[in-house]
Amino acid sequence: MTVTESARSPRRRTPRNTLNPDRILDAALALLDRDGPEAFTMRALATELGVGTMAVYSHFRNKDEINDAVNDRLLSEIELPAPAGCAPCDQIIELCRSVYRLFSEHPAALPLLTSRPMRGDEAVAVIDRQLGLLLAAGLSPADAARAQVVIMQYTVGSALWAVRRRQAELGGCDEQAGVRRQIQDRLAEAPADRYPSLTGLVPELTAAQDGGIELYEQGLKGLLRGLLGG
Amino acid sequence: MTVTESARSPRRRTPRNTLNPDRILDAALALLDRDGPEAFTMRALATELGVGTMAVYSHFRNKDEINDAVNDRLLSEIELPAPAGCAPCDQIIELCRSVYRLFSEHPAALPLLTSRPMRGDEAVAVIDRQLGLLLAAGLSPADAARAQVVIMQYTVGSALWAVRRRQAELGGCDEQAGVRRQIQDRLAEAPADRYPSLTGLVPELTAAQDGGIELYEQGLKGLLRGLLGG
DNA sequence: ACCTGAACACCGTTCAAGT
DNA sequence: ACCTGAACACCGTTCAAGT
Repeated sequence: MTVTESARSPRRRTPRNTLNPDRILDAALALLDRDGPEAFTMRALATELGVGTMAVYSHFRNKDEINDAVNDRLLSEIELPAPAGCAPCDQIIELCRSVYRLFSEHPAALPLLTSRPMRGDEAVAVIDRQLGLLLAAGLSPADAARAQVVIMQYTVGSALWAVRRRQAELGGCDEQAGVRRQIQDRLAEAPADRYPSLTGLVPELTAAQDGGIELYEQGLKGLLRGLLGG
Repeated sequence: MTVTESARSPRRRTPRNTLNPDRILDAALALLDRDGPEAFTMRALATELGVGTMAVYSHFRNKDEINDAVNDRLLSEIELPAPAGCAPCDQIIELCRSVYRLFSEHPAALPLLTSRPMRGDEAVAVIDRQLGLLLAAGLSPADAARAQVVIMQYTVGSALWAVRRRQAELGGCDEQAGVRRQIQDRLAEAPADRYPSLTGLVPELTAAQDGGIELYEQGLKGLLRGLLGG
């Protein structure tokens, strides 16, 4: 029997006992989604697994490697649209909505977004699909590449915004819970002479800041109109 | 010229000795820009100031308060365009370029972006100006508010992307320096049958990912075309 | 081979004490 | 009032040792 060498990774096969990479990733994801990114600690992860703190290091080199693996697993949950369906532009929107939803619903994805750029095969698969759809929509290779990057930048920014808002809403233990209302008050009390345009637009602005995925889609459509229709 | 009372803050005036909030903020900004966000430590900040670790706590309640103050100071460096100049759309682009440049050049701004939403008067001033320009461009109040949020989301996402890329480029101490080349290799070695669209577009894609402020401006113009021209 | 406990070098912050 | 040093409760990770 040929022994498949694990590619320059120190972890070996057959973790015969209680622990294995999949179980660790499950626990990591559960911990992240339940208690938030700042509670994702090697010690907390080990406790979640009912194991000593250092047991995890037998399967992953360090915390960054776990982050990358969680990243890859999350990306793999994105359902790629069927290659041939409706118009390319609609497929792009649907795919981007999936990416936005993933990032926005899983606070776990936030730190990995913030840290290293796309790693893992699943991220590459998403990029490939986006590029294919942009080419199908009639863009030149260079324009398609630029559009793909711009779209991802907008998607990341929007999802980051949404997550940040949701985190600000709760989390206030010593502060009162209504941080959003607090911001609204801050805007409302802004002097009219210093901020002439803002005054009176506070309701519209707070509504827009809570736009969520609907605002994302509206902005995306505008972006696509500008990038494709040009 | 009116005496502004320090609002419910425990710090008093006339810190007669060596330390004061301005000096602390100078040191914090220098530390952040020189050594990066992860090196911004209360202990390192005190060392930079040539002072005991706890001295800073006489002027700021905690690290978050320093972060907010740094945020505010950075935002204040944005030069607001003259109220009446060229066309509103061009003024928007110029203002947004300033914001992008600030975020992209100061890695210090990154953590505050990632953490809490806009705090401080300077951020409000930027928002007010953007809203005014969008209204001047002919948008309804609700549309202007939505457009402002979308534009900021795109700006934050793009700047985050740029900073992240630059951080990935250096930082590799044990790894080799060319992480960008490494990613390029990852993309190039992607099998053509799994990623049909990506194959052959690697040069275009890496060029787009290094697009920087020029790509940002191009995407912004597309976005504005879609939002205004619609 | 997989897992453990102790230990190291950090971090933000509290607290009692100096001046 | 401003600043200090020791201490506390964390963190990621190394290391020698168990099985």
